Amino acid sequence: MDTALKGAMDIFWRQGFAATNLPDLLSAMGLTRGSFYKAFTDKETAYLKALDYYDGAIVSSTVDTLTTCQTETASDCLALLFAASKEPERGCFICNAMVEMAPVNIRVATKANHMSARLRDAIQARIAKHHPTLDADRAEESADLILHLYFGHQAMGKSTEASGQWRSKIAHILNESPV
Amino acid sequence: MDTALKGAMDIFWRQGFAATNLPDLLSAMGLTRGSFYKAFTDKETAYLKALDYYDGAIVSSTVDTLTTCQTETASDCLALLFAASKEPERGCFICNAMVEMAPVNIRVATKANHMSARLRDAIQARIAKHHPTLDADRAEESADLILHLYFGHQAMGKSTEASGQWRSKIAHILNESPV
DNA sequence: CTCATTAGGAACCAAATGGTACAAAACAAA
DNA sequence: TTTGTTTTGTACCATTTGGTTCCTAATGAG
Repeated sequence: MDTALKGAMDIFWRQGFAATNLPDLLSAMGLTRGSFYKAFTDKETAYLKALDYYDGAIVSSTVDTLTTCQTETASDCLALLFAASKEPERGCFICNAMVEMAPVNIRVATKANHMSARLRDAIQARIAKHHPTLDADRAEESADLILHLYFGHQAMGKSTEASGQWRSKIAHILNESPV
Repeated sequence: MDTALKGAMDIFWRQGFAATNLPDLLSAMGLTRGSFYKAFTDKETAYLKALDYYDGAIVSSTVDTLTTCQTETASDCLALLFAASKEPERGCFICNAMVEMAPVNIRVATKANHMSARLRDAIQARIAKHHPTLDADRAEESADLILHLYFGHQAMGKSTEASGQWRSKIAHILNESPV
């Protein structure tokens, strides 16, 4: 069941909802039609479950990294969000879902917003940790800015090779001294 | 022909490629199958032409605004990129195309990159105009940053109501004094 | 007007779509 | 082993898909 969900996440993440047909989905999940429809009702439900799986696996792991990483500055840590991915053309599932599905499926929008908020909170906490004198509003503003940058980065990374130098850019936004 | 292209742009912009079926597309373009296939070969070609139309209409108009607007600071002008749209759920066609199509269609990727570059150039030129002493590398870096923010903004705007205060955020990035 | 060319529209097509029905098989309880 | 229940695989279904054909209606040149 868990491996089936992981398979669903993988293929929806790569191909999106509309471009993934049932045969694709079934083989990615390792299920046949009978057991798929018994367990997941329909394609849309499987997509929503795949988003939940992404939340529990990928988002949680990212939040964990942002929370626990040992770096000298906030920007050193936050730059990890922009580190080269081994499969940049799949981008970020949250971003993909926001673009393709959120406008026409409120449940997708809700989940995407929830995951976005988790990322923003983790970013903000990391900023606050290194800048304890900064007031919360400013930290939240900066976190929101970096979150927007992150999604822009993920979107553009699907079309072109990613540009670098993110650490110093983030440092500048946070008024940290660039090395 | 022009109005047909505009119709194609509108529906692909709103719905994306895969989620737009032929009946949808034909009625948006005001054509029947016969004349559609005569003029556009197939759905993919129509999509590519719709991207070109977007380039000539929307991107050009945006570039024009960035080039000619009369503002005191660069951030005042660039904040226009983030102004509330009357249909935020359709986002930006470039961003939509990058996310949905670019990884699986190199011609879409090329067009998206070309339009992105036009926007980036216009942003950079606007920055340079207000900061003549800034060296070109720094101006390009800032322009790239703002372009990433723009796409992130467009992606997130499809899922949730846009957050405001962009002028001051851009001002901060450009080291312009926030009012 | 005549004729050639083009554009438009509707019927049609094979293939693919998401989803269901149902029988066989695996499993658990007794 | 027998029974009842759940899971799995497959054949099937109506509908929709993108695309083609072909006939008719305009259109324009002479």
